[in-house]
Amino acid sequence: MSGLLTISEAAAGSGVSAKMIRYYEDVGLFRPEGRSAGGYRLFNDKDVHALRFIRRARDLGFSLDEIRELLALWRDERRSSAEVKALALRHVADLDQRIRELQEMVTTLRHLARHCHGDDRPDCPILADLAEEARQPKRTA
Amino acid sequence: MSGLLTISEAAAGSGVSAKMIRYYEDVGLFRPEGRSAGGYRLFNDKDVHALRFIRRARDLGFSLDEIRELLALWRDERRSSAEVKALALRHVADLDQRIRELQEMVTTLRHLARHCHGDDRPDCPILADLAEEARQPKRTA
DNA sequence: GCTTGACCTTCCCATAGTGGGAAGGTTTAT
DNA sequence: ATAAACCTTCCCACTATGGGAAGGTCAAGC
Repeated sequence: MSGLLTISEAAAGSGVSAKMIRYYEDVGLFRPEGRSAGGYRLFNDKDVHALRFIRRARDLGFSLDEIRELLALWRDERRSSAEVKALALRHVADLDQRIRELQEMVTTLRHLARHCHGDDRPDCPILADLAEEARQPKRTA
Repeated sequence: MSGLLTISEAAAGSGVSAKMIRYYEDVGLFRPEGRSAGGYRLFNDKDVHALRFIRRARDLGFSLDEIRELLALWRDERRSSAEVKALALRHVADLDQRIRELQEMVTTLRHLARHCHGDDRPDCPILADLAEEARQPKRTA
């Protein structure tokens, strides 16, 4: 026992499930220290650190592809902070876009719901909107 | 030709791809009018109308399960608008939750990026945050 | 009526990220 | 040595969508 951890210990120490640790290895995000004679994965502190990094990046909404880039930058002593910043801001732009789309849905739905009686009667502007016959596909002419 | 449409015509008329029309039928969202002698799906106006309904509901972010419920309510003459409204507001709450999560990510990332030089130097608070050693898992004690 | 090209069918694969579970091997403590 | 706890790989599922292959159908022209 030279300070090496099993997968469940690495999971507990990183907040990443054992299932996901194996998956991240599969897709090449990182490679654990080694294996025991019997084939068990063995993790050192650096591995757990990388897993926490991945976990945190996932929490911030980065995709695994983006995390691959972030890890490469992290490991590259000669990176420029400009690269990292650009990556982060690109991601922020994506998030903003997604937020705007969701907000538009919310706005529409709240508007429709506000005009719905919400009682025993069947008439409902929400269904009426969904079923609307005369929805022209954005007339450009 | 008694006003029945082929799948590509139904697709063009509803904004739903032929691929998705088949899938929606598979998962039981709707059932097209019938089939030709040779097995081609044939759609009537009601079918296309239902497809537009589904399309619109997807645009508003409803899952296919939710759409299944919406379609059932739509078809039920004795529905209560209260049910529809509740379904819609539940969905709005989900969207709001998702929006809040995304906004939190954006806030954190913007804050980190603001403090990143974004030049040739490698030092970067974004990576520093991701790599942070001392991230305690929300101390409850 | 036959050919041909456009269209349709079903079936499988892939995506992204996560989890469930089975069958079987390893480790460790008793 | 045995048993319990743990690990391995492999397959399946989810959501919603698209790509593509192999093969059958339809309609138009001749």
